[in-house]
Amino acid sequence: MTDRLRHQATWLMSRANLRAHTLLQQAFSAADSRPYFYRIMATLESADRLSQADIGRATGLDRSDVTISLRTLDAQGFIARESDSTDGRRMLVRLTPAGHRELDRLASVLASVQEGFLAPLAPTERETLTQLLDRLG
Amino acid sequence: MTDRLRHQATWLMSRANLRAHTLLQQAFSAADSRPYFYRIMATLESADRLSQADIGRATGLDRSDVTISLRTLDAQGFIARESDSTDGRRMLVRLTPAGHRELDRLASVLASVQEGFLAPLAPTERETLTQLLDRLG
DNA sequence: CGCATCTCAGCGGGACTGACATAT
DNA sequence: CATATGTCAGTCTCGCTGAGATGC
Repeated sequence: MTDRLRHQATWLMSRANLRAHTLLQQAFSAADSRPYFYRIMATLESADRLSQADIGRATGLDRSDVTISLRTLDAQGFIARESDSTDGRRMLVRLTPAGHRELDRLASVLASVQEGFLAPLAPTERETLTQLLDRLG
Repeated sequence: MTDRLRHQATWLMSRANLRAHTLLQQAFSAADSRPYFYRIMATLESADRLSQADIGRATGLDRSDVTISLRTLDAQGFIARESDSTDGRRMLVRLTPAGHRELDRLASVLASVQEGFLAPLAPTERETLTQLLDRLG
């Protein structure tokens, strides 16, 4: 009850979590992108074509935010949309070749940030950490 | 390179991290507070009196955000301010008795949210996770 | 009809920048 | 003088809500 800096003793507000969030924002901002864009494109990579509602469910993003993000990604040429011929409500979204290249670029940026962040841990410790977090997701 | 849902394979964008961030916001919102308030009050608990600049440095908050948060906490009676007689620039901030009670209340809310979040892990696994994260902070 | 999809406007919080007056 | 402090205005992203039009 009387520990110094109480929030550091709680997992949800650990220094590591706060730092991770900030590092993410800065890294994508410096790369002229945003975490939302990466999440969407990484999800699209795993399926040839997805509806916007499916993208939202897979990424955890709100449908309205998917719409806004796709508008920018479309203008940048990273995704393409076409109506679903079997369901007039749906827009089928796919990554363009430029989108695949953009995703590779952002993935390498993210990997280097993560490497710096995890530097204090040995490979086996990183593996342990990853496995524990997987069970919390 | 071709793993499904690439971002799930990266630590910084793990499902657990995304969920933790959302749970935090919702918990404090439901408790009529905000993470900023908790961070500030938990920091104040560890020292009788701190200047606003010191609060910012200890919590990682920007000075301007400390100012805004303290205005609300002051109006709610959770903190009190007085000028530093030895340095006219500084405002010395301290927790009021009501502020201590509010901090206790928020800490219990946070603890229960965290308990639910860490439920999938055994006590020794939680300890391991905490230690690994400490080294990343 | 109910329900799903997409779009749009708007909100509150978090993190940050630049500027300013004041005091050391 | 340069530096530190507190305050204020403004920006951007995130996560979310509510509404509307359209199609199943």
